[in-house]
Amino acid sequence: MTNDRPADRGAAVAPDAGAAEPAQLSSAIGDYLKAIWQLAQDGPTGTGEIARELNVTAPSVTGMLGKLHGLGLVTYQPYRGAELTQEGRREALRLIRRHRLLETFMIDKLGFGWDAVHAEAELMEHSMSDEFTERLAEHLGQPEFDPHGDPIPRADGSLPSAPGTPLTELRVGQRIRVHRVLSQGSEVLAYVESLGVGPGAELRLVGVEPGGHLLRLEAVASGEPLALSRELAALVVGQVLPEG
Amino acid sequence: MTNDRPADRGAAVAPDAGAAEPAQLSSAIGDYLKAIWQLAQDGPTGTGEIARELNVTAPSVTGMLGKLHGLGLVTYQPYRGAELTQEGRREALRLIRRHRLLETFMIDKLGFGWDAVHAEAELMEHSMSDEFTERLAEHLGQPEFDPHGDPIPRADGSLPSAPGTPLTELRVGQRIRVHRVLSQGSEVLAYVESLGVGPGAELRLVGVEPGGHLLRLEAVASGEPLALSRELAALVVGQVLPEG
DNA sequence: GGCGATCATTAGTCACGCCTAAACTCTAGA
DNA sequence: TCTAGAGTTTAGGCGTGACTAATGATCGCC
Ligand SMILES: [Mn+2]
Ligand SMILES: [Mn+2]
Ligand SMILES: [Mn+2]
Ligand SMILES: [Mn+2]
Repeated sequence: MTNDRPADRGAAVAPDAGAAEPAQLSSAIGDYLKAIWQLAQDGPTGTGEIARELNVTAPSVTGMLGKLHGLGLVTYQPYRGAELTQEGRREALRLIRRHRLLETFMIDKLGFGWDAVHAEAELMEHSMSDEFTERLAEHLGQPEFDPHGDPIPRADGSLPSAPGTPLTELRVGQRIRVHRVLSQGSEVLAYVESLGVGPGAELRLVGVEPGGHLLRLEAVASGEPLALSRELAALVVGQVLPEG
Repeated sequence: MTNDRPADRGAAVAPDAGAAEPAQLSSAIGDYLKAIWQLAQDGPTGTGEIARELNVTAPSVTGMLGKLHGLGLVTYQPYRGAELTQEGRREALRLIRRHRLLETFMIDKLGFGWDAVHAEAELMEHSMSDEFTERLAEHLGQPEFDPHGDPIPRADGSLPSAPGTPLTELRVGQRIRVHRVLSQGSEVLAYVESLGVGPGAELRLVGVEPGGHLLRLEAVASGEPLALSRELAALVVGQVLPEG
């Protein structure tokens, strides 16, 4: 056994100093950074938004933002929201890399369902070392995209670009090959999968309900018709296929 | 993201009631149970012994034993030590299964060194679900022993029996095939490995230093001579090969 | 330009796991 | 039998990350 846990004592954070990172960031910190990363794509993110994303209360977020600011991972002005610093973004992407590699492993090697891997990866991402991560990436063949179609950040922090058009931008008659579904909720994923609209699917836009709230599509292969709300269709992204 | 952490509030432990297990046991609890499992093979384990094993102080152990007792995972009498209950043993073995499967995966599939996997498994074992564990076992071919030669508890809680004779019980001239090295410290493992005494090695006892504090052996294959202290030799276990 | 709704922050707690220092118990040896 | 020392428990605290209740800021709308 001989538990080799960090056992990090003390090292109190200097109230507002610009550095002094703790040896290892906690998993709570990591989850905040990831949440801010995906919420603050343009402009700072508000406290409440982060709270909603992480299922915590707003005061918890306020407290954590103060701490992250002290660690130099985030810029934060009270009542104005927070944004990742370079440092914070680096850490967020490190975790997202772990997360997506894990999901890839679980689906491709362990045979998990598409929609059943997120919660587990959310936990395990915090206990993987860099070495484990890179060896796993090697084992998987250095994938650039996970089975949801999401880009896997590279070890150097860069992000493979995922070319993509959401279903909502198709013109009637156009065909698309689905690459990616922009959701992590297993309910949404399982539903989309059950319609046959997961990554790899080829679809044709047959028509749009007057008002545009519903899209009518069909599977290219089988001709099966299916309908999708505009809201859900906006989450399904792919590559437009040449007309023919 | 949508962090699906337990978020377990409240549920204060009834001071001495015999049940009321929390939804999920913490990783600290798990590590205590594992430590007690391996220390209390016969008779109760003392506070200090557990403290040493886990690198915590004795008062921390006292506190945790009270809690474990309240959860019905351990029997505990102040000043007398603790022992696992049925329930506690079940949980310990569940974790040890995860731990050893992970180590097997890391060594066999990811190419980690024999001696470099323990610390990582010690952390990751706590974030694996049952489903992940069983799928991983399947992926690995339901192994019964890990690459250290340690038996992997089965999903039902039973333990494959590891037949074994320690080097210290060999008679001069006898040969043995090493199955197992009873240590988890990577220093010991790396040293033993460097001598060529890891699982799979075949050795012959050439002689014993007067007093018995040192064993002289040779590798059956190469004839290479090597020496081992009695203390270390006691940790190396194998199957005696028929005389020839 | 004032006002209220919405959003965010402060204030005060809590559970968990750990710590040090001090008091206590047990036991083995004189 | 008494007692010293090893081992254990109690007392008091800390850091982390959550919570609720109360207070404060911002902003859109009339
Ligand atoms: Mn995910
Ligand atoms: Mn996470
Ligand atoms: Mn191990
Ligand atoms: Mn552990």
